[in-house]
Amino acid sequence: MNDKLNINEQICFPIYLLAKDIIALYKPLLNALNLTYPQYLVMLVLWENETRTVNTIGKTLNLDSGTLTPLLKRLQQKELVTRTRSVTDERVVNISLTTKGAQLKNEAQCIPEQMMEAMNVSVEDLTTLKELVIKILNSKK
Amino acid sequence: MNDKLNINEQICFPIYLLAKDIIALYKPLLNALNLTYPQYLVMLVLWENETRTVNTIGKTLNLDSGTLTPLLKRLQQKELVTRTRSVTDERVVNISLTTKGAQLKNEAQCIPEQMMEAMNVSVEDLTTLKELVIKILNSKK
DNA sequence: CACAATTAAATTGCGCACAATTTAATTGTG
DNA sequence: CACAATTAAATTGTGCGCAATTTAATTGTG
Repeated sequence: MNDKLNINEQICFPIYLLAKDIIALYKPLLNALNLTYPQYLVMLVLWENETRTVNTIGKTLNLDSGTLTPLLKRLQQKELVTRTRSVTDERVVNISLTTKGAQLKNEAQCIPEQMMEAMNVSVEDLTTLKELVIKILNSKK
Repeated sequence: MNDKLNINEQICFPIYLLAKDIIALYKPLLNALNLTYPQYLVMLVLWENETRTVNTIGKTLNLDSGTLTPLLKRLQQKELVTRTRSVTDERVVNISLTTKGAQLKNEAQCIPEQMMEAMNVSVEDLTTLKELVIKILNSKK
């Protein structure tokens, strides 16, 4: 009895472990770019679209201003982005890539491939996993 | 081109999102027990075995003393555990459930079922996901 | 047996992550 | 047009999570 409260019966614990594991695998690759994983996610968003509002970035990455404001200030300190108040709506802050930030994309090109190698998993398993995870993410009401 | 650096092409990002999502789903359930998710994990370990060293808990949950020491102090403040130096080896700290900590298990019994409901996912999908995640976790060298 | 190497926790420091609140600007409604 | 409601960021506070270092105890080796 009480099986369901056994740590090995937990379904969510392995996902929590995997998420941490993945970030740990990213670490040495991202250290080379002087980025953390959440910072890398923000850069991915900006590499797709040079300027975004804090709000848009937050909606894309599921992060609130409490997380993003200090993170973006650190990216600004590294001279990868600029933060400027919108002229048309003073509440909005536009985040834009600097030249340096845009150029960093070149150094990031190899990361997806390196991660695949580091994870040591077949493309099939990873694809299945991704589809299943996205299905579950979307199944929320 | 540059598809691999597109945020929607990322395989790891959905896993990162899912892990956060799961913890968010746990939150209201764990609030009722006045526990955070990592604290809940530690309690799961102790409910299986009333006394464990910091080291053992850390190996089970993949957490180091930098995370566990303050977390365990908070559990101690809530009077759920005691922290005592081992007599046979003064380096070791034994973490034991208090009566209150042991009793909390009763209130936790309903959580796995409630989580299943909250996640709104079929048992089959969850089982497939878990097996795949564990396979990937084990595939590391 | 001395002493280097190892081990276990604790500590320090930094960066998320998020709840709750605050500040300021904009929008909607009577 | 005034003013309540809404929206966008920022701020405050708490709790991980982990790297790096420190402290103290134990073990291994010459």
